[in-house]
Amino acid sequence: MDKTHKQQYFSTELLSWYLRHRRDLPWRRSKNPYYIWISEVMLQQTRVDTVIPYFHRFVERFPTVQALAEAPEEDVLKLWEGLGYYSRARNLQGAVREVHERYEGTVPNTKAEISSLRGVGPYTAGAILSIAYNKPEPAVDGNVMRVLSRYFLIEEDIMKPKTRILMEKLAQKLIPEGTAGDFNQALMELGAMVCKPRSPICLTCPVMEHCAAREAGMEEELPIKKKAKPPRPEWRMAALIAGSGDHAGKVLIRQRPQEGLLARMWELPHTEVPFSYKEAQPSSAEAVPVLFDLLVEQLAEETIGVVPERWFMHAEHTFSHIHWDMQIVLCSMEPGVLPTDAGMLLPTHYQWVDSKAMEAYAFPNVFLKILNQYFASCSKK
DNA sequence: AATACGGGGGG
DNA sequence: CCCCCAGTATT
Repeated sequence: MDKTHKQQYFSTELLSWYLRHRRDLPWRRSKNPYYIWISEVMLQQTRVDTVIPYFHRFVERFPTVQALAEAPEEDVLKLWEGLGYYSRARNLQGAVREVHERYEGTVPNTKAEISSLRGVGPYTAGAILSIAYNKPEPAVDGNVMRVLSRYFLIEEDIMKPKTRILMEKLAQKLIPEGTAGDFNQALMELGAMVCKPRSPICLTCPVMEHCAAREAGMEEELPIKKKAKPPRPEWRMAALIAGSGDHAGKVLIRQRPQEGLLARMWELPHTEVPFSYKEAQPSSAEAVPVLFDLLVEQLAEETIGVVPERWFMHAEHTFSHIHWDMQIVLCSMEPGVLPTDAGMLLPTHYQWVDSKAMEAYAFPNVFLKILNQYFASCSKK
């Protein structure tokens, strides 16, 4: 079987399979480029099942380019809460504002224009152009690289940028005339439903017959992928500062810096514990006044005077590149140092919130869990 | 080319 | 516990 025939067989059979087996996903019910765009950004590094509820809420709240362009950034971040990679949300809104102003609200349909938008890389550009506009552009993600590396037995490391370029050239050649949107989705659908990372279901695969990896018995070994570095550990000490007087029943939260990890999200005030405190990192921080002092000093630098009362809980959280091991300590405000009413002298990036008021602030999941547990423990008593 | 950037699901 | 996932921007 010659090369061209093998490619033609692949494209034809795969497309035919997709048209019979495609899942009914929310963003597949419309060709609105704006909705396709939102779904593709949400789907970056994120599973379909995770995205679905977020997608529904997002398009309901921001049904048009104009609606998203005119929304406050905090609202956008709040709807993205828990989805991760929050720069996606800020980049998306920034790019949508550009589309609103420069393109009169119409998502551009050329590769150059769409690729210039913030947060739109090679994959997302190809996905929008092919799915929304049916342009013959490749949309190569992890699924596509897995499928192609197996079917064509490609042993290049898919972590290398060079390999993605190679895959894009191949994927482009495979697109049958006039079917770019369906074909690209077919590739991803096969990767998600059949040609899975582990235990691919080859017996139901529409192109099993000519799959090179299958013929070589290598379907479980491909794609070749260099291992990622393990996340570096960090110890942290967080304060649950309970309000009194006017702020009774509330806790003090803090907004993170404009840039960097979890940018502009809200959190519990906390500080990193240097590894030199090695002996002082027990599962319970009860007997470690030196750690309390560290927290008190750190917050004092931000004009927040606190008195540690008692250990509350332990929390761990893993990002792609950092592992947080965090102790949470119940504190009260130090009387006389700061006014506890009217927010006087409270830095603007600090706020008092109760369970209800939290709805106006976006938190990363790790703090959401701690805060929910805290308010639950309060209401029980 | 390497690193920063979240979070959850599944074997 | 480890691996994986509908990636992009920065350095």
